[in-house]
Amino acid sequence: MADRQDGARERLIEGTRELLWDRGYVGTSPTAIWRASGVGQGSMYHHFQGKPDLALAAERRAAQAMQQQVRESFAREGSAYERISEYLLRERDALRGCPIGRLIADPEIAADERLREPVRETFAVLHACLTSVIEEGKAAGEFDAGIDAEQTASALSAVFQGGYTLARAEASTGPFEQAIAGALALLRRSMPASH
Amino acid sequence: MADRQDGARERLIEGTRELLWDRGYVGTSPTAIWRASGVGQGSMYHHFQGKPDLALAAERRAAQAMQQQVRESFAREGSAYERISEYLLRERDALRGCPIGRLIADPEIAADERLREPVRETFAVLHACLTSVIEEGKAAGEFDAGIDAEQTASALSAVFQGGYTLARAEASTGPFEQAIAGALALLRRSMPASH
DNA sequence: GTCTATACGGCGATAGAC
DNA sequence: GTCTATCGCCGTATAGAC
Repeated sequence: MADRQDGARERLIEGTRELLWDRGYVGTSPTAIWRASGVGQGSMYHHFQGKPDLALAAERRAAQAMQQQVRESFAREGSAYERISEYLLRERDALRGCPIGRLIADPEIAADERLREPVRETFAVLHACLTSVIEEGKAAGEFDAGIDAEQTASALSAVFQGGYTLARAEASTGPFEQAIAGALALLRRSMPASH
Repeated sequence: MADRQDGARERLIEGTRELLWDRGYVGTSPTAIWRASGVGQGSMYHHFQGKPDLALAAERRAAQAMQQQVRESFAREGSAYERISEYLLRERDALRGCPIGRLIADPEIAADERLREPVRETFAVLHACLTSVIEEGKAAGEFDAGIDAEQTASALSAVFQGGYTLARAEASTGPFEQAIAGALALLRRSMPASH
């Protein structure tokens, strides 16, 4: 990857990432970006062509980060259930929302193939990791053979994203934690008593 | 409620509701509202004080509609599981997102007590309905006594909201349907064989 | 109630100097 | 590479006539 040769470019990506996370694409102005990044306007337009270009770079950065976290959690030691719960219970700022999931609420991101791609890819990675760990669990007799790995993976991903929504609506992390706990409790019911 | 005496006011509320649903609060301009509503600008500012006022009226309208749908589904005949699945499988435009859940992604709505309230209230109603139907199911022996009604209700609400996110990311309703199906499948595993 | 006119700041970008 | 100046348009109203 590109080394830290370029301070301004780097700071712009990080600044954009933070703003997109909190305010979304429509809510983020180029002016806010260079101010938040501590960079001059001219400098910003030297490094990036404009707002979509900035957003794409920031999205790719955020997508990389989340995909790495996902892979880390699922690469750990432990039973299938342990790895799943490790990921779901990982420390998070539930009130801030998901840095990736937040983006797709914006129509300008949803409608643009290029801007949507990092989001799509990240959820695909999460879904693939969940599916394969559930399959492993089934093969090991940890989960009932009757559960559908793909469907269950989708349900778990969704609980996760939806948890953020519920938490923000209550202005409390409680609903997020409760939703995760509920999902894990349901999942445990697909485990034979021996586990 | 107020009758259809006031065409302009009514059309403004509906227009705002549509725009908020698709574009969120930051993405919705007063100009877009009066244009979409087929109303003059002066007329709009006669009926409403400004953007927050318009948004609040539209949010309340949307909240009423969703709460009514929720209550309808859970008031039906049928077992607890049937009523839950009736609601979850109800016809929806998954790619458009939830008209209520969409709002809370916006920082200006999340940060404003008044604008957040209709969202909070609506999810509270959904959660209460789910919780009580699960309790009924437990009492009737339909669900295992071991499941926590509140947690499970949170998990189901979250699957729902998260399903929209996943669907938009893929630009397909598939992930939404798969997540719902996965959640219902897990729920069925908390039902004794007799049901 | 509805209309048109006006205002001021911010958005998103370009130009050209240094 | 970075800076300042400038641009045209839009967002979010307010004012006052009809």
